[in-house]
Amino acid sequence: MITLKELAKELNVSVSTVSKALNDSPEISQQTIEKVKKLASERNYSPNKIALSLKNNRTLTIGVVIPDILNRFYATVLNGIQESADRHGYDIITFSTKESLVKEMDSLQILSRGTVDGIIIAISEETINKNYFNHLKEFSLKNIPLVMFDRVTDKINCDKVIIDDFQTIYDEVENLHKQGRRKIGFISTIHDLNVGKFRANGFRKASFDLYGFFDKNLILKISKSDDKHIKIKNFIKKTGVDSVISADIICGVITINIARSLGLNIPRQLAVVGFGDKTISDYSTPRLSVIEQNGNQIGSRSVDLLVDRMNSKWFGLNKNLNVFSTEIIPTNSIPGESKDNT
Amino acid sequence: MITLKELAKELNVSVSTVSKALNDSPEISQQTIEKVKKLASERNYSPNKIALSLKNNRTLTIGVVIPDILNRFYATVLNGIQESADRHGYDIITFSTKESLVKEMDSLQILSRGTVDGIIIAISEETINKNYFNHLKEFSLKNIPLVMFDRVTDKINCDKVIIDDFQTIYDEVENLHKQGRRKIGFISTIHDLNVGKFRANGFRKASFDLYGFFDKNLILKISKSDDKHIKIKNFIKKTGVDSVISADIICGVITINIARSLGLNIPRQLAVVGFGDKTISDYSTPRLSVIEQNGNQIGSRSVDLLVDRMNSKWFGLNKNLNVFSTEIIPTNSIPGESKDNT
DNA sequence: CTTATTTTCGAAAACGTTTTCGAAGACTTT
DNA sequence: AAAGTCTTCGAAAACGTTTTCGAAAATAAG
Repeated sequence: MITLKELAKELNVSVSTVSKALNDSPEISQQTIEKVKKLASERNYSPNKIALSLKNNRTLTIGVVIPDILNRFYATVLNGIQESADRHGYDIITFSTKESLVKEMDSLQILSRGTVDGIIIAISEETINKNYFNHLKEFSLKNIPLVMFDRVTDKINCDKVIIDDFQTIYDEVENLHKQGRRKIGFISTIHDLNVGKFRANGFRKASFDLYGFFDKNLILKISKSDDKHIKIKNFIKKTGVDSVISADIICGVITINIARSLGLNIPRQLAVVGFGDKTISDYSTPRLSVIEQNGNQIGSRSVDLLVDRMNSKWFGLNKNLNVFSTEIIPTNSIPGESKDNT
Repeated sequence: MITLKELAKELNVSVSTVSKALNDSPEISQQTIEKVKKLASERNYSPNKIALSLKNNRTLTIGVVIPDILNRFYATVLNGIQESADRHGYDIITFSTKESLVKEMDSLQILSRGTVDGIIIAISEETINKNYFNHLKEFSLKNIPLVMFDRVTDKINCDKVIIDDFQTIYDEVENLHKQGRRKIGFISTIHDLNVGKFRANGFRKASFDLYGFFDKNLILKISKSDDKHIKIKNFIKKTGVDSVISADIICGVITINIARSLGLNIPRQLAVVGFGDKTISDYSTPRLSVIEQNGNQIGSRSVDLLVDRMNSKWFGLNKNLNVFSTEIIPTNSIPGESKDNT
């Protein structure tokens, strides 16, 4: 790494002169400016980011903490974060907590050591289950801007970006009903999490509003240890559903495959809708119809909110720093071939 | 952020005393050490990482540049990198180039500004196609350790981590042959890339060695713009293959689905093997048999090599800095139900 | 009680920047 | 020619650490 000092020495001028010349300061004569710039570009000089960070108390870096980078939804959000951060001139440093509270605390501890200007986080499953948020509260105290997405909690006051899980499922039930479906099933794999509960509630409420009652047998809960194939097969056979909404996309695809091996015509005898990422729909024949979460947009908006917050912190803009917003990103219905398209 | 200076002021001692006390220096009396540590833990002090980086000329951060974070293989590698970096006490800062040369150059430019101690990279498709590597050569010059994985090139001298694409496919063809398959097809989606070519070559060579000739109709090339479903359907019907090796996993799953809709029994009438990530195999019924690339291990070994290299740079260990190693990570055969398990 | 040794701490430099302020030299203006 | 104004640059401080070295104070040895 070539430094200002080395350039200065070679040119027989002071470090400050070099710095000013490179920044086109009017204090420096045009002649020396050119001389300095010439050597700088020859030597491929670019300012040391660490030194700048220290000086400015700004790192131009965002910390990102997600539960699992192998989960396609979070990978998509991360992708959106990357793109938006890039546009705003920020780098990102990422942590994947593997759904562990301890890893989450460790990651935040590292991030609180001055390496980032702000943090975007979706909290881990364990964190939610243990209802422990002290490690997050410290950030509010330390005045480091924080944005939560997807997995959020009321216990922390900060900007949030979520989707309306309840309403989305509610709407989809209504939609299937309009298409003539009368026995709608719901497959849940993340019933421990808030988002899972919201989705299930949307399903319950919609069933109740449409039919006046709710048959709890129409909800299939699948745990991590379960054999999805077997449980889904039994579910279809036992309940005789004419349509299924899957709270995650994998089970949606599996449902299609199993239904077909049971000799059911899709979508005529069984309509299937999955919740998640559209690219996965390619994996099934016919292609799965999906409700897309728009992970990219969630990530991108999170960055926007964070940058806003950081800017008002640094440049003391208009904003009231104690008022936080919760942004709801709409879901998209991506037509496939596993349900009627209306 | 609480600093040494603030602690010092509050305790009426010098900054150096505080620093030494926190580091258990023998220069400081036990009494003051305790006093300092007490206040430090009360105030939740932890040293500013940026300041340390500047002082030590070490950031304890690794830069990672991958072609596409939405590609599950690279996400898996990234996951392995995360885990290993964590073990070694390094943070990571990630860039996703979207297969673009310009983005790759930008990313490396940022990373060359002193933010990282070393870099792990899989070069983009465009970079390979344009055969342009100057931006990478600069790193060798600047003496920043570099490790390439998966997408590598002879043009750059550095440590590399790859899988043996040629041999893996060769072995699989041989294996299918042993199981009695006589018309083995190959589906390629990334024929522009080296890895894709190696795989196709493995297929060709094996066919030739086994049958004495090679029927090029048995290779199906699919481009991004193609409709995979249609091309695969035609391929199966026209060639009458009794087994298929797919160079990527998506087409493997699709092949299963299509074959079944054509009334073929899997694996009796058609065996299918996919190259890629095992978790995807869940998406098909029967489950796809896969050759796994072990992305996690690739990532983890890349970090190991990089850390080695950095250590010998910093601490001047034994190593000859001009000798680079290329490590080959073995592939795993993950049994599914789409071919005979032997 | 003096001298030598140990214990305990602080001042200063360094990492690479930017910025403030002062100073020297070159011009203008009377 | 004296005084004032610009132009052009350098010294020093600051960001938060760690570390070297020197100094003072406390203890030990004579």
